[in-house]
Amino acid sequence: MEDYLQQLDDEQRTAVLKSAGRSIIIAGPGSGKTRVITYKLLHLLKTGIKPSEILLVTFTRAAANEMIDRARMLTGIDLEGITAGTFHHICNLILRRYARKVGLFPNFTILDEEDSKSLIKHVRTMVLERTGEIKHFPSHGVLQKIFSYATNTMSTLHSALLKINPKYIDYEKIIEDIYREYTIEKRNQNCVDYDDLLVFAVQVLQDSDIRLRESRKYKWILVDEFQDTNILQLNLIELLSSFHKNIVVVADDSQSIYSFRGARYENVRDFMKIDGTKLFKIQTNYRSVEPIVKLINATIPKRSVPKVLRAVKFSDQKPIVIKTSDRQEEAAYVSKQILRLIEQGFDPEEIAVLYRSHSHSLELQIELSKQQIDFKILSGIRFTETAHVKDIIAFLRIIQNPREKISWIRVARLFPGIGAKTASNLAEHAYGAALQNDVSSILDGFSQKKGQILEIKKLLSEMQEESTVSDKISFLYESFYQQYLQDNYPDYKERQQDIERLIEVALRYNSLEHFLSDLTVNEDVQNNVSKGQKITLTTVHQAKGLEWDVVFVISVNPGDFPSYYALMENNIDEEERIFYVAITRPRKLLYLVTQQYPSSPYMYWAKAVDFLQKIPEELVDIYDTSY
DNA sequence: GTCTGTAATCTTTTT
DNA sequence: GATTACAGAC
Repeated sequence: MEDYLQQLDDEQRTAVLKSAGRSIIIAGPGSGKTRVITYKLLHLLKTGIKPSEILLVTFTRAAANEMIDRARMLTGIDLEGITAGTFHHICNLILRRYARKVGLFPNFTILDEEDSKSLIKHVRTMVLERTGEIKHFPSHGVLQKIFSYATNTMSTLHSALLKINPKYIDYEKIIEDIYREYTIEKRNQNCVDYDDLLVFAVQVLQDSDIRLRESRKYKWILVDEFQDTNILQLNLIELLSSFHKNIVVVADDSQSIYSFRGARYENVRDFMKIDGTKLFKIQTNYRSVEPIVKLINATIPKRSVPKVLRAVKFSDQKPIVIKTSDRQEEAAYVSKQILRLIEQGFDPEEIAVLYRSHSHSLELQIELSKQQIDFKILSGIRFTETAHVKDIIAFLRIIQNPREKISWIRVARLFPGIGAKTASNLAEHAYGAALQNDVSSILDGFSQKKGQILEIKKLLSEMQEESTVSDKISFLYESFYQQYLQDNYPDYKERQQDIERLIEVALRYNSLEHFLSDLTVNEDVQNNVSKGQKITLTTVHQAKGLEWDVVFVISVNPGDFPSYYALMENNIDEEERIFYVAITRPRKLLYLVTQQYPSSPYMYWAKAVDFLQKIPEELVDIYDTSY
């Protein structure tokens, strides 16, 4: 037995050594999933596989980096050359190589959710102008959900419409029109949205020559968090593994929490069913103490593969249920308790507060600030989603792909005197001129608002002259945007710091295309370097795969968690899995906090589904602090 | 056409 | 309780 595998238990070691061909590892929470993948990587390298022959698909970029770093530490082998990242990242890489196969130019840009929403809004307005005013027609936000769901589930617009909101079924024809036009617009503007990345990558791989070339590269494919893949992603890994047929996926079906974006935990079952698939199970829970594991076992979601977790860590402390009155009191209790824990010697970095929705954390944020407890928020608005960073990106996107109207509009509107109308005219002009002209002369011949146009033109052409991405941004910042921030935002100082950080990040890149796609598809770039000892606030979704000594789950009351929508649509199964993910995060202490009189008016009729009422009383300690 | 203040309109989870 | 749509002033 290789001694570097000594650190694994029997189940883990078997999974590392014997998984080959088509394999699935069913892993309970806290059973060392990451460890198994890391050791699998290590084992492959030890047996002579080159990093460039491995494809590692993870749920976030950070997860991939972590595994690679650990494998490097354990082996001393540099993993330079490995292909690793999220599905979107990998699809982007493939699509850059074969863009023309699907009618794109290789310099295509990627729309984030907000961009794609505004493009849908634009198309929606145009189509509705033709058909005349329609009352209660779905908003652009709803349309986007419908389109996205249809794409990610590879189903018809009709069934997506039924799923998202059946009351719009009468408008099916017009919605189809908008969808068609939206697709055409994207194509014309040489840009793709998040869903297109997956769709087009799969489309490209239908070509047998390309499929052979691409799938030959990857002797081994490893996929983490397989329970959260959708049908497109399943297709993609099937195509990429079609030559060597070594594909190892790791899954916990009880933790599938992304069905809203098409994830189907049935992928796990379907994958297992195919002949010759090897199945491994690792069920020991190394993370949580026994009283927590007992609660976990009692809370296994319905409709998952039956499992019983074994605990190895012991403790006298049961999970604690706290009944508070409302959000205010909940916040007060939680921050007081956190202070107490820190006094007792708990490391703030090892304390986290989890919630179903961002909005549930507002009162707590205020309370924590009052008590001077430092905290960091994992979810919420991302760095690249802030207005000021998006402004800078818009300039860069114009240089990268001048056909894209959304960025032209965004840039134009930064200048006083230019509103929606002029900006839209300008974008149309730019779109028409972009094919024949260089960026600097695209605006020639546009006659409105001469002064501002001249300034835009000058900025763009000088940015183009600068050779590195970082210099391009620096130039824009110093000659225009720094002043703009000062004139328009009271909190301009923080925003300026963000841009300065962006300039630093850009130093690592020598290609504009690379920089832009990493910003939209590779969220690791954005993770702010947090200094000092801070507790963590995050949604349960973002907490997936993470662990802390102490975890508070707040607002565990009907209407908040389970969410109001889930109760409306009677979609409790997924909420159960989200709750399951939440209670499986702590190592030592779990607090479940609920409100007796929540502000949400829904709790009164929704009382029927209360997670806390389903918990056997002897498994927890209950305290009532409400008035 | 643009800008600003007020009324109406929803409220989830994310690459 | 924040975002968006709209109306009216410039």
